[in-house]
Amino acid sequence: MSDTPRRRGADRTEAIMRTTLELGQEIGYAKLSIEAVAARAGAGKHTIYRRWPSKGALLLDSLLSLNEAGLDYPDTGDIAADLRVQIHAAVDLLAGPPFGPLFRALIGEAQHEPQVAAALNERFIGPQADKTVARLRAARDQGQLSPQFDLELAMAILSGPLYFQLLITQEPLTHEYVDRILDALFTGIGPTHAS
Amino acid sequence: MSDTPRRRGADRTEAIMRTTLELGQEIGYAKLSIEAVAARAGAGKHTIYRRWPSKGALLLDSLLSLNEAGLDYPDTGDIAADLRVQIHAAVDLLAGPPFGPLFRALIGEAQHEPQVAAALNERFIGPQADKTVARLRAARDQGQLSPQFDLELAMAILSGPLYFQLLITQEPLTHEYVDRILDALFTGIGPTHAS
Amino acid sequence: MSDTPRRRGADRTEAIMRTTLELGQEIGYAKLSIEAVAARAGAGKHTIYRRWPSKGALLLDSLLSLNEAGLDYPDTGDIAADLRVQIHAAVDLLAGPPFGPLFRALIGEAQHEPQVAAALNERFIGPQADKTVARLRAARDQGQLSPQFDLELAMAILSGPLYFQLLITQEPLTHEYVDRILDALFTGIGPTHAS
Amino acid sequence: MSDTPRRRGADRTEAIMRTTLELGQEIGYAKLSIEAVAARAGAGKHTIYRRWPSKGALLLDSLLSLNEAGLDYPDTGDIAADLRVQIHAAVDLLAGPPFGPLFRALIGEAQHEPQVAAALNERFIGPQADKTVARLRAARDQGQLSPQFDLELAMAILSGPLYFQLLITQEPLTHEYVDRILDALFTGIGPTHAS
DNA sequence: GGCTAAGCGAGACGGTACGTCAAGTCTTGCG
DNA sequence: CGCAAGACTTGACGTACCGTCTCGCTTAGCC
Repeated sequence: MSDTPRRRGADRTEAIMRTTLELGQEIGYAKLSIEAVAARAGAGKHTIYRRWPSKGALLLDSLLSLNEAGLDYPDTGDIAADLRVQIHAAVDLLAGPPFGPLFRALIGEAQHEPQVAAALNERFIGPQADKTVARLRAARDQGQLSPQFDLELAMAILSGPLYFQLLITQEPLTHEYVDRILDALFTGIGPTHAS
Repeated sequence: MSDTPRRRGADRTEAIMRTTLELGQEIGYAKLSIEAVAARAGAGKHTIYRRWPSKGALLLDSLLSLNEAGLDYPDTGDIAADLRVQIHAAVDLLAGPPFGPLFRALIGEAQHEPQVAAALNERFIGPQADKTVARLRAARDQGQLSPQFDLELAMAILSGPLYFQLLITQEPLTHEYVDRILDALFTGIGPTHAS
Repeated sequence: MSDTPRRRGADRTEAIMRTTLELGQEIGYAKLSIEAVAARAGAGKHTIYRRWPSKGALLLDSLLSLNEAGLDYPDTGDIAADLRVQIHAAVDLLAGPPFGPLFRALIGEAQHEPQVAAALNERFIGPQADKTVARLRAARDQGQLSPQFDLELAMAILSGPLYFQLLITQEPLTHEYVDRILDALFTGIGPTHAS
Repeated sequence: MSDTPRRRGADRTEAIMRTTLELGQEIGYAKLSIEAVAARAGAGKHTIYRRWPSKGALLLDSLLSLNEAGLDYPDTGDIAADLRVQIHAAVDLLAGPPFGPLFRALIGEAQHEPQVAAALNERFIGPQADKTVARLRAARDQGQLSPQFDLELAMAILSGPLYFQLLITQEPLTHEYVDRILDALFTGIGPTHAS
């Protein structure tokens, strides 16, 4: 019933993550400081440090709070179409604002913070890989994929080119690009054996 | 007449880059400071700022000075074998010390410094891609590759999985892993058409 | 039935003051924090703030609890001897541990906390001055002191040199020093009139 | 020729001390922070820490810069009159703004910073004591003082009561008070021997 | 003897300042 | 005149306490 209630726990956590995303979008992750997040969120610095051990950890949580549901896989029975739909959705998330730029920054951070790298894999990459593998396994059992196809490599082969475009060449990551990659992968590099 | 003569120009440039690599290996790129490089190299900070606009630019130059020759492509006539050899060499460079850790850090830096990203593409990724495409084109003309194979995508498809392993999952990048990826790519994901 | 029963009122007050003295001795008053006292005493910070408005007030109470009886004046009929005895006792208290260092710190605190200064005068300096003046008045009435002797100044003249030694020069405050001061004061600075 | 020249060394030192005195007067020493001095002086914190190891050391230098000449002793041949004049001057300095409040704070600081105490004695108390003793010695040689008078105690006996009033009772330190003290000291406490 | 009100420990919270570090700019004086 | 040396302002770091606050638990005191 107070006019300016001193809120606790989850309230503060949420406000800090929201502010992190706001500031991150406005000034870019590189210039983002915990000091500035605290000031903008009306929080004490200690309140942030109590929750997150590093800027990377804060960003990771903030970012994942944007995608709590995760990316779900459709299963229409046509693996090629389903993969296309799912990867289109992934690309829309990864490449677009606000997720995209901050996600790239987070991967940058993961290069010198092993804990961020581990958490990123465990909480984002891993679950997505699991779903991908599960869907591909079903397709393989139905004969839509080559029986020899190595499911462990699926994530690297399917996602690698996207991350290459996102992180290295930094050219636009479009649906059309995804489609070309998928076509090439389904066909294979070598000449078709049957002729 | 001094015992440590005040050297100029290229001497200073080289000494600073060498020190950057040394310090980068010792304390990690994240903790690398221009201040520390200057102190260790016996150089004034101004001498560094006169040559490089940012830490990323300094690291890029320092790193590329390790691989001035670039990675050359063999051409034995067998594209599958040549690719394998070449990518093994690339992986040996990228994943091993001292290049690996600093290279990963550089890609991290490229996520928030567009100039570093541009220079990285222009001076390292691009040339490698050109060589790869040239070798693949020759192979395609000889019928060793599918005529439909999209050469523009070659670098993303071949390198993407490696960078995914290097940057995202951060698991060891071995020859055996490369071989499995290449096998899968040559075969293609879909079931073989001949049946 | 608890092994560490949650005690109330005076128990807590006493425990907090005892802890204050302990910690003050161990780490020095300057580094003493209410946070640390609370933690060591197993008390909540609020329990301390409920009783004392400031660190100075807490220290004052803690310190005076060491000397609840006060310093009593002997009256043997010989004022010079009685003064000597009494000031020796005062010096033993003021200069020795644990009282001395904390007492000095308290006077330091009194320089920027008027409430501490007032309380210090009211509860420690004042009563001692009253006793001193009363004893001196008796001596004056008995002709042992000059009739012109200004009793109001007695405390300043007798104690001033001691506090000077304690607070300013910070050299040892010994019985021998006190004796020399008393001798000089009884004699006076000027040349003796009788000659 | 620049409009806002970046000044060095002594300029910065002087500006910081001046700001320290200003801020100290405005908000009081207890609330004085190095952060605030730096901000007000337009100086970096490091520039302050480079020069002074602590707040006390900064205040000491700042304060002594107000009284670089020191308090000089007159010598008219009449020691009682000269002492009176000199102590009046000392009291005017010690008790009045801006010196007084900051000087009290400095003595407070000296209670838990031995280095401040040492510097205070060496640079302020000591020189004043030396002058006092020299003047008193001359007077003693001329027969104006008791030959037995212990010159080593002079400073404590003469100044002690003033510091007692300044630091402990914190009542006004007036010329009239000084005069009463001096009268009492010259006379001595005991009854006059001539009777 | 059960109920309520207060005291209490614990510690989260918004703040302020600490003392350190490095960034990037500048000045000085050597060679 | 390029350089090393390093002083300078700026800004962020991560830590320590401040004094206020909320949270449940315990304990007294009053019905």
